[in-house]
Amino acid sequence: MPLSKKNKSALVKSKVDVPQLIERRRAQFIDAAIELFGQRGYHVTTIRDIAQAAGVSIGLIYQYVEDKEDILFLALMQVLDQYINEIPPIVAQAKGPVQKIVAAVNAYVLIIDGNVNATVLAYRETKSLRKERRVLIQQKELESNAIIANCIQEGVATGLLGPDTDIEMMTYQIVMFSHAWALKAWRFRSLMSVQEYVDRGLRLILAATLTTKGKRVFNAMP
Amino acid sequence: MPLSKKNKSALVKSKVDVPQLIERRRAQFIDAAIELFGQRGYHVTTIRDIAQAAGVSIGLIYQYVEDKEDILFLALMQVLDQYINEIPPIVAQAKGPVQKIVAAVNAYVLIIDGNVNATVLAYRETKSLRKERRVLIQQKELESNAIIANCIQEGVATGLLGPDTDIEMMTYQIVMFSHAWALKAWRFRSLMSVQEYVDRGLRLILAATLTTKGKRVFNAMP
Amino acid sequence: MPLSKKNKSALVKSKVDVPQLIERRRAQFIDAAIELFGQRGYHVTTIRDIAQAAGVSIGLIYQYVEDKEDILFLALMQVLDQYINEIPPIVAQAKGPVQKIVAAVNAYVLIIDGNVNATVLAYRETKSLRKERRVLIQQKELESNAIIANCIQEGVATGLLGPDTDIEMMTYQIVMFSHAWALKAWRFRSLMSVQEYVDRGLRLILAATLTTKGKRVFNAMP
Amino acid sequence: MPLSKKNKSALVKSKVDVPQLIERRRAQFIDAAIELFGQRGYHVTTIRDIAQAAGVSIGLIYQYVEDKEDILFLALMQVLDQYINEIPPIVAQAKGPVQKIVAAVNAYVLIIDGNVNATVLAYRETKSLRKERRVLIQQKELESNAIIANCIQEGVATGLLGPDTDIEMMTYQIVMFSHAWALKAWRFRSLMSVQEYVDRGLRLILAATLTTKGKRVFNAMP
DNA sequence: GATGAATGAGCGTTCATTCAT
DNA sequence: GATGAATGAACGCTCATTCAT
Repeated sequence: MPLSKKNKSALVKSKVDVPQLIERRRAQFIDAAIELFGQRGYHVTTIRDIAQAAGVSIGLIYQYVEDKEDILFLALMQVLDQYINEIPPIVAQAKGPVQKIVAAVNAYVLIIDGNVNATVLAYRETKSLRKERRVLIQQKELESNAIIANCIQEGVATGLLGPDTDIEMMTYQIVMFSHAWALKAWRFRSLMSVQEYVDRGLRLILAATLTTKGKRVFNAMP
Repeated sequence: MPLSKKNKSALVKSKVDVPQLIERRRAQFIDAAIELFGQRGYHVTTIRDIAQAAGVSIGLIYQYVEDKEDILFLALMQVLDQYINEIPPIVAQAKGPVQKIVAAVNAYVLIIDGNVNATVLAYRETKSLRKERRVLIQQKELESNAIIANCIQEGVATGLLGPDTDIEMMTYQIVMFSHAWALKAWRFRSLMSVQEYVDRGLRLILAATLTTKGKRVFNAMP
Repeated sequence: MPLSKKNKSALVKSKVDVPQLIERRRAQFIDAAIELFGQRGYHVTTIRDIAQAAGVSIGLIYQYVEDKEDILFLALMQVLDQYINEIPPIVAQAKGPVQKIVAAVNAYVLIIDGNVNATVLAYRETKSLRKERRVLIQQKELESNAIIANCIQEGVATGLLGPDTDIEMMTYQIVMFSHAWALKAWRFRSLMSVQEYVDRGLRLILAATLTTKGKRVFNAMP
Repeated sequence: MPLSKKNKSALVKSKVDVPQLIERRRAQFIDAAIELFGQRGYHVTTIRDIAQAAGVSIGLIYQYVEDKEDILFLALMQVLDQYINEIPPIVAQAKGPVQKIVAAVNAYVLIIDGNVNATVLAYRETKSLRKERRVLIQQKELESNAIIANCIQEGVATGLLGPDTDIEMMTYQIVMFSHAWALKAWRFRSLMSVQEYVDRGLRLILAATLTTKGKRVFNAMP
């Protein structure tokens, strides 16, 4: 069962009660925080930096958040939420399982491409959260992994992917491949375009599992 | 051309000139630093922590290093050096290209398994280095990637891997797979053993590229 | 053109913007700093000492100043400002040129007598400022020298001082004489009173330059 | 009674007993210390700096000196000794009292001109000595003042200087004038040569006290 | 609700001094 | 006698957090 927005917010205490206000104000400085944390890192970014970048006062931040770690938590949650919110609708539009996988990976890598720093941030700073919250982040990651896993499962079910496909490993293969566009941006960005990255990656990953029928579908794609 | 040890050390200034002493003392506190940085993170670890864990005085550290960033740099270099030093001899013992790939991945993941924190550290804190040094770390990573790439190339050359194998992507597939054992330890550790991880991963990755001949060799392995 | 107060303050950055607050807070700890620097010296005085003496926190000081050198600069500026602010009005009250010189020296030495440590401080620590600021201090000194030089010039113009009076040297003679009351306090304080010091000094210095007419005026003074 | 060399040295304890060695070694690093203290200041100069500049080890310094303040004390003593040692022989060569004063001031300012930093050092850092030693430095200063005072006294005795000459004040006038060449070097150096400084200064100072007979002698000088 | 001035624990770093070799 | 590696107290400074306005 996915965490509802209410639950997420509830984990971070606010001195202000009006939900709309909480929503609006937090959005203001969490966006700034993601940007700054992504660029410079969590520990190097000061509350002053965030307040300034967000155009609010330091005091205001502390009315909507208890401490700096809260900001990191909200920032990471927001980054992961983006995946969960943006990939499914795109997958839903694709017709068959193979097309869904391709669409999902395309969407995943494209979102990451637009948020390289934020993606790297998740790798850098999840450990800076206290355990309880780190686990929540990991659950969110599992949620977004499930999107991919479901596509694969459907592929197996429809005989487009081999019946002995290792879904767990396959999923992580795809997830790591997507994240790698951010984690190894220093390498890939100079070697190829995002589109080429996705194409070459998909061809490699799917080659391991596509059935003859699946291959026919894959090769027929534009 | 790989960086010689001389070059590496030369990048970090020392107030003491005796090379053996530099070697010994740095080893003392860099080991402690890797441990602590790995567990708690770079910024959260204090020089006092490192000095205490290494059983030396704060002042001593500053005789062998100019600032805290030097410690991080030496720590990361040492972590990456381990891969470059330990994998090749193991690869060399394997007979054929497929066996070499299998041996390399086995070794890689096993080393990572023994240094999960240190591996994660490389992902977390490389960005905390100044650019010049970040580039050196990245070069070191390319060096260790080359070990894998060479095995794959040999496989292609001997017809065990398909002639159209995307070596660059394949290499990163393997590298990310290996790193994932550390990066996603929170997930995999509870699902399977290292050995199972390597086996399932290799099967998946190699399935995409092994020729019929290659598959025969792979399946014949113990 | 003398440095306006605005310019002076602008040279030292503050994290707080309200001018009155800057004025008030800086006054608080600069006064303490002058006292402590004067007694113990700049390098021996710690920020903690200053904070404690001023009854503020360490952090507060750093909201109004960028570093310790800023404090020294503001302290020295304030010391020199006192001369420039307090001598002219006293000079203005005196009727003739000779009376003005006498009044100026009296005022100068009296101010110094009330701030022996601060005066010595200017000699001890101006070199601790970076060049750009050292020059500003020296300009301020030239400003206060000009007060004396103007009196002498007027004396020459009105024929009370000899027409071949070496104004530059004469001015420094008077300046050094005044400063000496602080610099050689260890000697003079045990030999004579401030008043006697001024009287004997003036008699000596003016003897070299007073015309017959000038001497008459000087001797007629109370 | 002047302090004998023995007494001076005796004030600073040495772990080495051989007097010649003490003499030689101390000379080595005290010279370096005067240079460095003069350029950068006492507190900013480290023992390491001194050892390096003197070409000796840190340990060696601590065999001939108990602490850093000892070095400052020896340095200041050596600076003041130079005046006391070098002025008298030059004064002795001059024929009459006026000539002696002129010779003394010439010598004094010239020595100072060659040691501007060291002279300023005496003003900056005497306060950094503990009281007992500060007093010794002041006594040394009185000794060198006496050289000047004696010349003046002789001038008064021979009727070349007025019978009511304020010898004490006159002496300090000359001393401060000489020191000013160092203390106000930033001003005077750009305005005139040492020789012009001495000439204009002497004319001014002596004008206050020279009798008609004295003036004749003074004007007859080359 | 919003502000930002004020706090002070705690960090990285220095350097006078010691002492085993 | 000479060396310089080792020590650690103490410094300047930062920044998360509070709270009076």
